[in-house]
Amino acid sequence: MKHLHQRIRDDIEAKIMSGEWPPGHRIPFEHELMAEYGCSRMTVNKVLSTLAANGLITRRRRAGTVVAEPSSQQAVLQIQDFALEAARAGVEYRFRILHRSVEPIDAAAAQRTGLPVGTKMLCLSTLHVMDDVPQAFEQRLINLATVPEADKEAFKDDPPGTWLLRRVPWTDAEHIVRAVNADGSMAKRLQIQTGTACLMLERRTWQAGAFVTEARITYPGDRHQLVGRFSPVA
Amino acid sequence: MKHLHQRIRDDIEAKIMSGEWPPGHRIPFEHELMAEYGCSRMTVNKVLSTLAANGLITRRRRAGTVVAEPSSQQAVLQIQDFALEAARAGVEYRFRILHRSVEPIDAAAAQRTGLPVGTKMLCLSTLHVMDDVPQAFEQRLINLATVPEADKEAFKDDPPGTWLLRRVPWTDAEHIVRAVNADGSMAKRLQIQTGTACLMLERRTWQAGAFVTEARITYPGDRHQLVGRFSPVA
DNA sequence: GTTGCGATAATGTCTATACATAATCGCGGA
DNA sequence: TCCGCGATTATGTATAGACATTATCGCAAC
Repeated sequence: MKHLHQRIRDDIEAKIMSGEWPPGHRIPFEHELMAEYGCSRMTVNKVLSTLAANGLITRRRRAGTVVAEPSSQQAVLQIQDFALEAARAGVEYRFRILHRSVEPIDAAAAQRTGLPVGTKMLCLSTLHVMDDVPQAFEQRLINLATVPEADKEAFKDDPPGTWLLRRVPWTDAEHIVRAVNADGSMAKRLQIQTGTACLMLERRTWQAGAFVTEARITYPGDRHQLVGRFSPVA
Repeated sequence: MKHLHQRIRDDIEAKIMSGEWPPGHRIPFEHELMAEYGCSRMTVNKVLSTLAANGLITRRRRAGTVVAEPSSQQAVLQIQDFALEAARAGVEYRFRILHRSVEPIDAAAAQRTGLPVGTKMLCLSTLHVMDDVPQAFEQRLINLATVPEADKEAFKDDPPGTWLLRRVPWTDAEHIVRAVNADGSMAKRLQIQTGTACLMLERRTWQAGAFVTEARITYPGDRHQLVGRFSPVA
Protein backbone atom coordinates (compact mmCIF):
# COMPACT_ATOMS: atom_id res chain seq x y z
CA MET A 1 0.00 0.00 0.00
CA LYS A 2 1.33 3.38 -0.89
CA HIS A 3 0.10 5.59 1.89
CA LEU A 4 -0.26 4.95 5.57
CA HIS A 5 -3.67 6.54 5.97
CA GLN A 6 -4.86 4.52 2.99
CA ARG A 7 -3.79 1.30 4.62
CA ILE A 8 -5.44 2.16 7.92
CA ARG A 9 -8.61 3.11 6.11
CA ASP A 10 -8.69 -0.05 4.05
CA ASP A 11 -8.14 -2.17 7.14
CA ILE A 12 -10.99 -0.57 9.02
CA GLU A 13 -13.32 -0.59 6.01
CA ALA A 14 -12.56 -4.26 5.42
CA LYS A 15 -13.39 -5.11 9.02
CA ILE A 16 -16.67 -3.22 8.81
CA MET A 17 -17.64 -4.54 5.40
CA SER A 18 -16.82 -8.12 6.25
CA GLY A 19 -19.02 -7.95 9.28
CA GLU A 20 -16.14 -8.63 11.65
CA TRP A 21 -17.03 -5.30 13.25
CA PRO A 22 -20.84 -5.21 13.15
CA PRO A 23 -22.90 -2.05 13.61
CA GLY A 24 -22.51 -0.76 17.15
CA HIS A 25 -19.06 -2.29 17.58
CA ARG A 26 -16.61 0.04 19.31
CA ILE A 27 -13.62 0.93 17.17
CA PRO A 28 -10.20 1.21 18.85
CA PHE A 29 -9.45 4.64 20.29
CA GLU A 30 -7.21 6.94 18.34
CA HIS A 31 -4.31 6.36 20.71
CA GLU A 32 -4.73 2.60 20.29
CA LEU A 33 -4.62 2.86 16.50
CA MET A 34 -1.61 5.17 16.84
CA ALA A 35 0.21 2.44 18.71
CA GLU A 36 -0.97 -0.30 16.36
CA TYR A 37 0.22 1.46 13.21
CA GLY A 38 3.06 3.40 14.80
CA CYS A 39 1.89 6.76 13.51
CA SER A 40 0.77 10.12 14.82
CA ARG A 41 -2.70 10.90 16.03
CA MET A 42 -3.32 13.32 13.14
CA THR A 43 -3.01 10.48 10.67
CA VAL A 44 -5.44 8.28 12.55
CA ASN A 45 -7.75 11.22 13.08
CA LYS A 46 -7.82 12.01 9.38
CA VAL A 47 -8.82 8.46 8.57
CA LEU A 48 -11.57 8.30 11.19
CA SER A 49 -12.85 11.76 10.27
CA THR A 50 -13.33 10.84 6.63
CA LEU A 51 -14.94 7.53 7.55
CA ALA A 52 -17.31 9.48 9.78
CA ALA A 53 -18.02 11.95 6.97
CA ASN A 54 -18.86 8.98 4.75
CA GLY A 55 -21.29 7.70 7.34
CA LEU A 56 -19.48 4.45 8.04
CA ILE A 57 -18.78 5.23 11.66
CA THR A 58 -20.19 7.47 14.36
CA ARG A 59 -17.95 9.44 16.67
CA ARG A 60 -18.75 11.01 20.02
CA ARG A 61 -16.40 12.82 22.33
CA ARG A 62 -15.41 10.91 25.38
CA ALA A 63 -17.66 8.00 24.40
CA GLY A 64 -15.53 6.90 21.48
CA THR A 65 -16.16 5.66 17.95
CA VAL A 66 -18.56 2.93 16.86
CA VAL A 67 -19.57 1.34 13.56
CA ALA A 68 -22.67 3.11 12.23
CA GLU A 69 -25.99 1.41 11.60
CA PRO A 70 -26.48 0.59 7.91
CA SER A 71 -27.88 3.64 6.20
CA SER A 72 -31.21 3.51 4.46
CA GLN A 73 -30.99 2.17 0.96
CA GLN A 74 -30.16 4.74 -1.63
CA ALA A 75 -29.92 4.49 -5.36
CA VAL A 76 -27.67 6.85 -7.23
CA LEU A 77 -28.79 7.02 -10.81
CA GLN A 78 -26.86 8.49 -13.66
CA ILE A 79 -28.94 10.77 -15.82
CA GLN A 80 -27.24 10.72 -19.15
CA ASP A 81 -26.82 13.75 -21.33
CA PHE A 82 -28.33 12.84 -24.70
CA ALA A 83 -25.59 14.42 -26.76
CA LEU A 84 -22.85 12.65 -24.81
CA GLU A 85 -24.62 9.33 -24.86
CA ALA A 86 -25.20 9.59 -28.59
CA ALA A 87 -21.58 10.48 -29.22
CA ARG A 88 -20.43 7.45 -27.25
CA ALA A 89 -22.82 5.17 -29.11
CA GLY A 90 -21.79 6.68 -32.41
CA VAL A 91 -25.27 7.74 -33.48
CA GLU A 92 -26.63 11.06 -34.59
CA TYR A 93 -28.33 13.25 -32.01
CA ARG A 94 -30.78 16.04 -32.75
CA PHE A 95 -33.31 17.94 -30.74
CA ARG A 96 -36.28 20.03 -31.76
CA ILE A 97 -37.98 22.72 -29.75
CA LEU A 98 -41.67 22.03 -30.29
CA HIS A 99 -43.00 24.85 -28.18
CA ARG A 100 -41.68 28.02 -26.62
CA SER A 101 -43.46 30.70 -24.63
CA VAL A 102 -43.18 32.98 -21.63
CA GLU A 103 -46.07 32.59 -19.25
CA PRO A 104 -47.01 33.37 -15.67
CA ILE A 105 -46.73 30.22 -13.60
CA ASP A 106 -49.98 28.36 -13.01
CA ALA A 107 -51.28 27.33 -9.62
CA ALA A 108 -50.15 23.70 -9.74
CA ALA A 109 -46.59 24.54 -10.74
CA ALA A 110 -46.47 27.35 -8.16
CA GLN A 111 -47.36 24.78 -5.55
CA ARG A 112 -44.60 22.42 -6.65
CA THR A 113 -41.89 25.05 -6.88
CA GLY A 114 -42.80 27.30 -4.00
CA LEU A 115 -42.93 30.36 -6.26
CA PRO A 116 -45.72 32.98 -6.06
CA VAL A 117 -48.46 32.50 -8.65
CA GLY A 118 -47.85 34.67 -11.69
CA THR A 119 -44.04 34.52 -11.72
CA LYS A 120 -42.82 34.71 -15.32
CA MET A 121 -41.50 31.40 -16.60
CA LEU A 122 -39.94 30.36 -19.87
CA CYS A 123 -41.81 27.24 -21.02
CA LEU A 124 -40.09 24.91 -23.47
CA SER A 125 -41.07 21.59 -24.98
CA THR A 126 -38.21 19.68 -26.54
CA LEU A 127 -38.08 16.40 -28.42
CA HIS A 128 -34.80 14.48 -28.23
CA VAL A 129 -34.08 12.32 -31.25
CA MET A 130 -31.32 9.80 -31.89
CA ASP A 131 -30.92 8.33 -35.36
CA ASP A 132 -34.39 9.61 -36.28
CA VAL A 133 -35.96 7.72 -33.35
CA PRO A 134 -37.56 9.90 -30.65
CA GLN A 135 -35.91 9.12 -27.33
CA ALA A 136 -37.52 11.51 -24.91
CA PHE A 137 -39.93 14.40 -24.60
CA GLU A 138 -38.96 17.18 -22.24
CA GLN A 139 -41.23 19.81 -20.74
CA ARG A 140 -39.25 22.49 -18.98
CA LEU A 141 -39.96 25.60 -16.96
CA ILE A 142 -37.17 28.09 -16.39
CA ASN A 143 -37.49 30.80 -13.78
CA LEU A 144 -36.69 34.05 -15.61
CA ALA A 145 -36.23 35.86 -12.30
CA THR A 146 -33.22 33.64 -11.57
CA VAL A 147 -31.97 33.08 -15.13
CA PRO A 148 -32.99 36.18 -17.11
CA GLU A 149 -30.50 35.47 -19.91
CA ALA A 150 -32.49 32.35 -20.85
CA ASP A 151 -35.09 34.59 -22.50
CA LYS A 152 -32.57 35.75 -25.10
CA GLU A 153 -31.11 32.29 -25.73
CA ALA A 154 -32.17 30.54 -28.92
CA PHE A 155 -31.11 27.02 -27.82
CA LYS A 156 -29.68 26.38 -31.24
CA ASP A 157 -26.59 24.37 -30.40
CA ASP A 158 -27.43 22.96 -26.99
CA PRO A 159 -30.77 21.79 -25.67
CA PRO A 160 -32.10 23.68 -22.62
CA GLY A 161 -30.90 21.12 -20.08
CA THR A 162 -27.31 21.13 -21.27
CA TRP A 163 -27.30 24.92 -21.60
CA LEU A 164 -28.58 25.39 -18.06
CA LEU A 165 -26.22 22.85 -16.54
CA ARG A 166 -23.26 24.68 -18.03
CA ARG A 167 -24.47 28.10 -17.02
CA VAL A 168 -26.19 27.85 -13.67
CA PRO A 169 -24.66 25.99 -10.74
CA TRP A 170 -27.21 24.36 -8.49
CA THR A 171 -27.22 23.69 -4.80
CA ASP A 172 -30.31 21.57 -4.33
CA ALA A 173 -32.24 19.23 -6.52
CA GLU A 174 -35.34 17.13 -6.10
CA HIS A 175 -36.01 14.11 -8.25
CA ILE A 176 -39.13 12.10 -8.77
CA VAL A 177 -39.32 9.02 -10.96
CA ARG A 178 -42.66 7.53 -11.85
CA ALA A 179 -44.18 5.24 -14.42
CA VAL A 180 -47.02 6.52 -16.62
CA ASN A 181 -49.01 5.20 -19.52
CA ALA A 182 -48.50 7.26 -22.67
CA ASP A 183 -51.59 9.21 -23.67
CA GLY A 184 -52.47 9.86 -27.28
CA SER A 185 -50.41 12.97 -27.89
CA MET A 186 -47.36 11.61 -26.06
CA ALA A 187 -47.56 8.37 -28.02
CA LYS A 188 -47.65 10.32 -31.26
CA ARG A 189 -44.64 12.44 -30.31
CA LEU A 190 -42.57 9.45 -29.22
CA GLN A 191 -43.83 7.17 -32.00
CA ILE A 192 -45.06 4.51 -29.62
CA GLN A 193 -48.43 2.92 -29.00
CA THR A 194 -50.93 4.63 -26.76
CA GLY A 195 -50.74 3.07 -23.33
CA THR A 196 -47.06 2.07 -23.50
CA ALA A 197 -45.39 2.36 -20.11
CA CYS A 198 -43.07 5.38 -19.94
CA LEU A 199 -40.55 6.52 -17.38
CA MET A 200 -41.18 10.05 -16.27
CA LEU A 201 -38.34 11.83 -14.56
CA GLU A 202 -39.19 15.06 -12.83
CA ARG A 203 -36.37 17.23 -11.60
CA ARG A 204 -36.50 20.56 -9.84
CA THR A 205 -33.35 22.49 -9.05
CA TRP A 206 -32.63 25.42 -6.79
CA GLN A 207 -29.65 27.68 -6.42
CA ALA A 208 -29.18 28.82 -2.85
CA GLY A 209 -32.92 28.76 -2.22
CA ALA A 210 -33.90 30.41 -5.50
CA PHE A 211 -35.84 28.20 -7.87
CA VAL A 212 -34.04 27.63 -11.16
CA THR A 213 -35.83 25.10 -13.32
CA GLU A 214 -38.24 22.20 -13.50
CA ALA A 215 -37.88 19.48 -16.09
CA ARG A 216 -40.30 16.66 -16.80
CA ILE A 217 -38.72 14.18 -19.13
CA THR A 218 -40.72 11.28 -20.51
CA TYR A 219 -38.85 8.27 -21.89
CA PRO A 220 -40.47 5.40 -23.75
CA GLY A 221 -40.26 2.52 -21.30
CA ASP A 222 -38.98 0.07 -23.87
CA ARG A 223 -36.17 2.32 -25.09
CA HIS A 224 -34.73 3.73 -21.90
CA GLN A 225 -33.78 2.88 -18.39
CA LEU A 226 -31.97 4.68 -15.63
CA VAL A 227 -28.84 2.95 -14.47
CA GLY A 228 -26.68 3.58 -11.47
CA ARG A 229 -23.69 2.02 -9.82
CA PHE A 230 -23.01 2.85 -6.23
CA SER A 231 -20.38 2.17 -3.63
CA PRO A 232 -21.02 3.51 -0.16
CA VAL A 233 -17.48 4.75 0.34
CA ALA A 234 -15.42 7.16 -1.71
CA MET B 1 -18.67 31.01 12.57
CA LYS B 2 -17.36 28.54 15.08
CA HIS B 3 -14.43 26.95 13.34
CA LEU B 4 -11.87 28.42 11.03
CA HIS B 5 -11.92 25.61 8.48
CA GLN B 6 -15.69 25.83 8.42
CA ARG B 7 -15.55 29.51 7.59
CA ILE B 8 -13.01 29.01 4.83
CA ARG B 9 -15.08 26.19 3.38
CA ASP B 10 -18.28 28.17 3.45
CA ASP B 11 -16.58 31.14 1.80
CA ILE B 12 -15.24 29.03 -1.05
CA GLU B 13 -18.46 27.08 -1.48
CA ALA B 14 -20.44 30.29 -1.61
CA LYS B 15 -18.18 31.72 -4.30
CA ILE B 16 -18.52 28.56 -6.37
CA MET B 17 -22.25 28.17 -5.89
CA SER B 18 -22.99 31.80 -6.62
CA GLY B 19 -21.14 31.56 -9.88
CA GLU B 20 -18.59 34.18 -8.83
CA TRP B 21 -16.00 31.46 -9.41
CA PRO B 22 -17.28 29.61 -12.49
CA PRO B 23 -16.08 26.14 -13.54
CA GLY B 24 -12.46 26.30 -14.57
CA HIS B 25 -11.68 29.31 -12.38
CA ARG B 26 -8.39 29.00 -10.55
CA ILE B 27 -8.73 28.98 -6.80
CA PRO B 28 -6.08 30.84 -4.73
CA PHE B 29 -3.05 28.74 -3.86
CA GLU B 30 -2.83 27.28 -0.42
CA HIS B 31 -0.23 29.83 0.65
CA GLU B 32 -2.48 32.65 -0.56
CA LEU B 33 -5.41 31.36 1.48
CA MET B 34 -3.04 30.94 4.44
CA ALA B 35 -2.21 34.61 4.24
CA GLU B 36 -5.83 35.65 3.67
CA TYR B 37 -7.15 33.79 6.70
CA GLY B 38 -4.00 33.97 8.80
CA CYS B 39 -3.82 30.26 9.42
CA SER B 40 -1.53 27.33 8.77
CA ARG B 41 -1.35 25.40 5.53
CA MET B 42 -2.73 22.25 7.16
CA THR B 43 -6.00 24.02 7.84
CA VAL B 44 -6.33 25.28 4.29
CA ASN B 45 -5.25 21.91 2.96
CA LYS B 46 -7.92 20.11 4.95
CA VAL B 47 -10.61 22.36 3.51
CA LEU B 48 -9.44 21.99 -0.08
CA SER B 49 -8.97 18.24 0.31
CA THR B 50 -12.53 17.71 1.46
CA LEU B 51 -13.87 20.00 -1.27
CA ALA B 52 -11.92 17.94 -3.78
CA ALA B 53 -13.28 14.71 -2.29
CA ASN B 54 -16.77 16.14 -2.74
CA GLY B 55 -16.05 16.87 -6.37
CA LEU B 56 -16.42 20.63 -6.16
CA ILE B 57 -12.86 21.37 -7.13
CA THR B 58 -10.09 19.64 -9.00
CA ARG B 59 -6.53 19.71 -7.73
CA ARG B 60 -3.35 18.99 -9.60
CA ARG B 61 0.17 19.22 -8.31
CA ARG B 62 2.10 22.14 -9.53
CA ALA B 63 -0.82 23.30 -11.71
CA GLY B 64 -3.00 24.35 -8.79
CA THR B 65 -6.68 24.09 -7.94
CA VAL B 66 -9.64 24.95 -10.14
CA VAL B 67 -13.41 24.85 -9.79
CA ALA B 68 -14.63 21.54 -11.20
CA GLU B 69 -16.94 21.26 -14.18
CA PRO B 70 -20.50 20.59 -13.05
CA SER B 71 -20.70 16.87 -12.47
CA SER B 72 -22.85 14.77 -14.72
CA GLN B 73 -26.40 14.86 -13.51
CA GLN B 74 -27.09 12.38 -10.80
CA ALA B 75 -30.24 11.49 -9.01
CA VAL B 76 -30.04 10.08 -5.53
CA LEU B 77 -33.23 8.27 -4.84
CA GLN B 78 -34.43 7.11 -1.50
CA ILE B 79 -35.66 3.55 -1.59
CA GLN B 80 -38.02 3.39 1.29
CA ASP B 81 -38.29 0.41 3.56
CA PHE B 82 -41.93 -0.63 3.44
CA ALA B 83 -42.26 -1.25 7.15
CA LEU B 84 -40.75 2.13 8.01
CA GLU B 85 -42.82 3.99 5.46
CA ALA B 86 -45.99 2.32 6.69
CA ALA B 87 -45.18 3.13 10.30
CA ARG B 88 -44.67 6.80 9.44
CA ALA B 89 -47.91 6.92 7.47
CA GLY B 90 -49.73 5.15 10.29
CA VAL B 91 -50.98 2.28 8.17
CA GLU B 92 -50.71 -1.45 8.61
CA TYR B 93 -47.94 -3.25 6.77
CA ARG B 94 -47.87 -6.92 5.93
CA PHE B 95 -45.92 -9.07 3.52
CA ARG B 96 -46.56 -12.51 2.14
CA ILE B 97 -44.04 -14.91 0.70
CA LEU B 98 -45.76 -16.28 -2.40
CA HIS B 99 -43.00 -18.56 -3.52
CA ARG B 100 -39.85 -20.05 -2.09
CA SER B 101 -37.38 -22.46 -3.62
CA VAL B 102 -33.70 -23.23 -3.97
CA GLU B 103 -32.62 -23.53 -7.56
CA PRO B 104 -29.51 -23.49 -9.68
CA ILE B 105 -29.17 -20.11 -11.36
CA ASP B 106 -30.41 -19.93 -14.95
CA ALA B 107 -28.40 -18.65 -17.86
CA ALA B 108 -29.92 -15.16 -18.01
CA ALA B 109 -29.42 -14.46 -14.30
CA ALA B 110 -25.92 -15.91 -14.45
CA GLN B 111 -25.17 -13.39 -17.18
CA ARG B 112 -26.49 -10.49 -15.10
CA THR B 113 -24.73 -11.43 -11.89
CA GLY B 114 -21.49 -12.82 -13.24
CA LEU B 115 -21.95 -16.10 -11.36
CA PRO B 116 -21.28 -19.49 -12.95
CA VAL B 117 -24.38 -21.24 -14.28
CA GLY B 118 -25.75 -23.69 -11.73
CA THR B 119 -24.84 -21.76 -8.56
CA LYS B 120 -27.46 -22.50 -5.89
CA MET B 121 -29.76 -19.55 -5.27
CA LEU B 122 -32.61 -18.98 -2.84
CA CYS B 123 -35.54 -17.68 -4.90
CA LEU B 124 -38.26 -15.71 -3.13
CA SER B 125 -41.37 -13.93 -4.36
CA THR B 126 -42.84 -11.50 -1.89
CA LEU B 127 -45.94 -9.36 -2.01
CA HIS B 128 -45.86 -6.16 0.06
CA VAL B 129 -49.24 -5.00 1.29
CA MET B 130 -50.26 -1.81 3.08
CA ASP B 131 -53.77 -1.52 4.49
CA ASP B 132 -54.82 -4.51 2.38
CA VAL B 133 -53.67 -2.80 -0.84
CA PRO B 134 -50.78 -4.48 -2.67
CA GLN B 135 -47.93 -2.00 -2.99
CA ALA B 136 -45.18 -3.98 -4.64
CA PHE B 137 -44.17 -7.39 -5.88
CA GLU B 138 -40.61 -8.45 -5.19
CA GLN B 139 -38.67 -11.23 -6.92
CA ARG B 140 -35.42 -11.92 -5.17
CA LEU B 141 -32.43 -14.17 -5.66
CA ILE B 142 -30.05 -14.71 -2.76
CA ASN B 143 -26.64 -16.27 -3.32
CA LEU B 144 -26.43 -19.12 -0.81
CA ALA B 145 -22.69 -19.33 -1.30
CA THR B 146 -22.34 -15.83 0.19
CA VAL B 147 -25.27 -15.91 2.63
CA PRO B 148 -25.72 -19.57 3.63
CA GLU B 149 -27.76 -18.69 6.73
CA ALA B 150 -30.56 -17.37 4.47
CA ASP B 151 -31.57 -20.95 3.72
CA LYS B 152 -32.52 -21.54 7.36
CA GLU B 153 -34.32 -18.21 7.76
CA ALA B 154 -38.11 -18.30 7.71
CA PHE B 155 -38.59 -14.53 7.01
CA LYS B 156 -41.40 -14.41 9.50
CA ASP B 157 -40.85 -11.02 11.08
CA ASP B 158 -38.87 -9.19 8.43
CA PRO B 159 -39.17 -9.41 4.64
CA PRO B 160 -36.06 -10.64 2.82
CA GLY B 161 -34.82 -7.15 1.89
CA THR B 162 -34.88 -5.85 5.44
CA TRP B 163 -33.37 -9.04 6.80
CA LEU B 164 -30.50 -8.90 4.32
CA LEU B 165 -29.80 -5.22 4.85
CA ARG B 166 -29.44 -5.80 8.58
CA ARG B 167 -27.29 -8.85 8.20
CA VAL B 168 -25.04 -8.42 5.19
CA PRO B 169 -23.12 -5.22 4.59
CA TRP B 170 -22.64 -4.41 0.92
CA THR B 171 -19.83 -2.70 -0.88
CA ASP B 172 -21.24 -2.27 -4.38
CA ALA B 173 -24.68 -1.98 -5.79
CA GLU B 174 -26.14 -1.59 -9.24
CA HIS B 175 -29.55 -0.11 -9.82
CA ILE B 176 -31.75 -0.12 -12.86
CA VAL B 177 -35.09 1.63 -13.05
CA ARG B 178 -37.43 0.97 -15.95
CA ALA B 179 -41.08 1.29 -16.84
CA VAL B 180 -43.03 -1.80 -17.84
CA ASN B 181 -46.62 -2.58 -18.67
CA ALA B 182 -48.16 -5.03 -16.21
CA ASP B 183 -48.87 -8.43 -17.74
CA GLY B 184 -51.82 -10.53 -16.68
CA SER B 185 -50.31 -12.27 -13.67
CA MET B 186 -48.62 -9.14 -12.37
CA ALA B 187 -51.86 -7.19 -12.71
CA LYS B 188 -53.68 -9.86 -10.75
CA ARG B 189 -51.12 -9.86 -7.95
CA LEU B 190 -51.06 -6.08 -7.66
CA GLN B 191 -54.82 -5.70 -8.23
CA ILE B 192 -54.43 -3.35 -11.15
CA GLN B 193 -55.53 -3.45 -14.77
CA THR B 194 -53.47 -5.34 -17.30
CA GLY B 195 -51.27 -2.88 -19.15
CA THR B 196 -50.95 -0.37 -16.30
CA ALA B 197 -47.52 1.28 -16.29
CA CYS B 198 -45.36 -0.03 -13.46
CA LEU B 199 -42.01 1.04 -12.09
CA MET B 200 -39.55 -1.80 -11.96
CA LEU B 201 -36.54 -1.35 -9.74
CA GLU B 202 -33.76 -3.84 -10.18
CA ARG B 203 -30.97 -3.92 -7.65
CA ARG B 204 -27.95 -6.14 -7.48
CA THR B 205 -25.55 -5.99 -4.57
CA TRP B 206 -22.07 -7.32 -4.02
CA GLN B 207 -19.92 -7.63 -0.96
CA ALA B 208 -16.25 -7.21 -1.78
CA GLY B 209 -16.72 -8.76 -5.22
CA ALA B 210 -18.95 -11.63 -4.07
CA PHE B 211 -22.50 -11.47 -5.37
CA VAL B 212 -25.06 -11.18 -2.58
CA THR B 213 -28.54 -10.64 -3.94
CA GLU B 214 -30.68 -9.46 -6.80
CA ALA B 215 -34.06 -7.88 -6.24
CA ARG B 216 -36.63 -6.96 -8.86
CA ILE B 217 -39.36 -4.90 -7.31
CA THR B 218 -42.41 -3.92 -9.32
CA TYR B 219 -44.52 -1.00 -8.11
CA PRO B 220 -47.88 -0.02 -9.59
CA GLY B 221 -47.13 3.26 -11.39
CA ASP B 222 -50.14 5.02 -9.96
CA ARG B 223 -49.37 4.12 -6.36
CA HIS B 224 -45.66 4.65 -6.09
CA GLN B 225 -42.87 6.92 -7.11
CA LEU B 226 -39.23 7.18 -6.22
CA VAL B 227 -38.27 10.46 -4.62
CA GLY B 228 -34.89 11.92 -3.94
CA ARG B 229 -33.46 15.14 -2.68
CA PHE B 230 -29.88 15.92 -3.41
CA SER B 231 -27.32 18.53 -2.51
CA PRO B 232 -23.93 18.19 -4.13
CA VAL B 233 -22.00 18.95 -0.95
CA ALA B 234 -22.10 17.33 2.45
C1' DG C 1 -30.19 6.43 47.53
C1' DT C 2 -29.84 10.48 44.93
C1' DT C 3 -27.78 14.67 43.31
C1' DG C 4 -24.12 17.66 41.95
C1' DC C 5 -19.62 18.62 40.71
C1' DG C 6 -14.96 17.99 39.58
C1' DA C 7 -11.56 14.86 37.42
C1' DT C 8 -10.83 12.39 33.39
C1' DA C 9 -10.75 10.72 28.89
C1' DA C 10 -11.85 10.86 24.20
C1' DT C 11 -12.49 13.51 20.10
C1' DG C 12 -12.03 18.25 17.54
C1' DT C 13 -9.23 21.86 15.91
C1' DC C 14 -5.05 24.08 14.85
C1' DT C 15 0.05 25.10 14.37
C1' DA C 16 4.71 24.77 12.53
C1' DT C 17 7.59 21.99 10.16
C1' DA C 18 9.49 18.45 7.10
C1' DC C 19 10.00 15.76 3.25
C1' DA C 20 7.77 13.41 -0.97
C1' DT C 21 5.73 13.73 -5.44
C1' DA C 22 4.32 15.37 -9.72
C1' DA C 23 3.82 18.59 -13.28
C1' DT C 24 5.25 22.62 -15.48
C1' DC C 25 8.54 26.09 -17.06
C1' DG C 26 12.43 27.56 -19.18
C1' DC C 27 17.02 27.07 -20.49
C1' DG C 28 20.57 24.97 -23.18
C1' DG C 29 22.11 21.90 -26.63
C1' DA C 30 21.43 19.21 -30.85
C1' DT D 1 13.07 24.65 -34.25
C1' DC D 2 12.58 21.13 -31.24
C1' DC D 3 13.79 18.09 -27.62
C1' DG D 4 15.33 16.86 -23.06
C1' DC D 5 16.59 17.82 -18.52
C1' DG D 6 17.00 20.21 -14.31
C1' DA D 7 14.91 23.85 -11.34
C1' DT D 8 10.84 25.34 -9.50
C1' DT D 9 6.47 25.15 -7.41
C1' DA D 10 2.06 23.55 -5.75
C1' DT D 11 0.01 19.86 -3.74
C1' DG D 12 0.23 15.27 -0.80
C1' DT D 13 1.45 13.06 3.30
C1' DA D 14 3.06 12.79 7.82
C1' DT D 15 4.85 14.30 12.54
C1' DA D 16 4.70 16.12 17.34
C1' DG D 17 2.66 19.02 20.18
C1' DA D 18 -0.92 22.22 22.08
C1' DC D 19 -5.27 23.62 23.64
C1' DA D 20 -10.56 23.29 23.23
C1' DT D 21 -14.73 20.83 23.86
C1' DT D 22 -17.81 17.58 25.68
C1' DA D 23 -19.47 13.48 27.60
C1' DT D 24 -18.95 10.35 31.12
C1' DC D 25 -17.48 8.45 35.50
C1' DG D 26 -17.03 8.37 40.21
C1' DC D 27 -16.72 10.50 44.49
C1' DA D 28 -18.70 13.35 48.03
C1' DA D 29 -22.33 15.83 50.14
C1' DC D 30 -27.05 15.78 51.14
